[in-house]
Amino acid sequence: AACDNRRTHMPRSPPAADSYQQGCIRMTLENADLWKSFHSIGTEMIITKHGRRMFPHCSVSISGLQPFANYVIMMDMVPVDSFKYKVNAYEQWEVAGKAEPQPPCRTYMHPDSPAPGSHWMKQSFSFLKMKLTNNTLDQHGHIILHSMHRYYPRFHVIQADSPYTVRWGPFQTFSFPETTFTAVTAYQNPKITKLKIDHNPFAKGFREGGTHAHSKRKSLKPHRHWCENCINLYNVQFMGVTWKTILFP
DNA sequence: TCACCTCTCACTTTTGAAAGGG
DNA sequence: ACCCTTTCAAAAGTGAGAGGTG
Repeated sequence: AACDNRRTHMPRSPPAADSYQQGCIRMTLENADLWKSFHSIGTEMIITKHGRRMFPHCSVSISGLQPFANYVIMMDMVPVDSFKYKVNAYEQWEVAGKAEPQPPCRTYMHPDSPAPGSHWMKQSFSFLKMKLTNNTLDQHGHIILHSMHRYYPRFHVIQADSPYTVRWGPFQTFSFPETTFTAVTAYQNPKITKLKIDHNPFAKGFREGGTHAHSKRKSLKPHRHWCENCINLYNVQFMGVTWKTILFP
């Protein structure tokens, strides 16, 4: 009962690869207190057509790797359950039916991958640049989710020299209960909005003043949605490899 | 009608190339 | 030539809310 959520540890070994089983790899969620603040209210993550970063973002530290072996570290999103949700008249979340069919599964590879164990263990690392989208036709390699559905991030540590050989590498998987969230296209709970504005520096422009003027609309600058970090991943998918199927049956 | 979703806004932070110094 | 620091403009990231959609 007194377990430490920051060190939730759910290792899995690949089938028939027990001989490759490594020592105790441990992953720790770095900004767990912030995550818990959100979790206690009911974390919501904005998803948009063009992709939105998470806030809080996932930042972890790791130990127990072999210093000179190379590792690829990846992240994906797992549905919490098979329901979709809505906010009722009392401003509470409730089940609103069965989940939509799962969108195409995407995996985000940490941009440092592959790197030796010593690199990963040197200091914590984040998945800041990963983006979430509700666009099932997304061409940028963002992680595709359904709005009003619940998910949690999952991290995979794979011993591999290249993104193209992760299929054969031993791997372990980690997740953290306090990182569960509901995907939304607009915040539903004002408390979540306030927490985000208080902690996310990019929201500062909306924090002070109230100078927000909708009357003077300028033409929108063209957005550049280019995620270099996803290129490797995208190429891998292009070559016919479905990460979900091969790595995590 | 209604519940979500999309677009656009103003402002802040981040990024990264160029310049400067040692 | 090389490395590090500083500068600074451009790019990117934010939540709100009007309007759109089915």
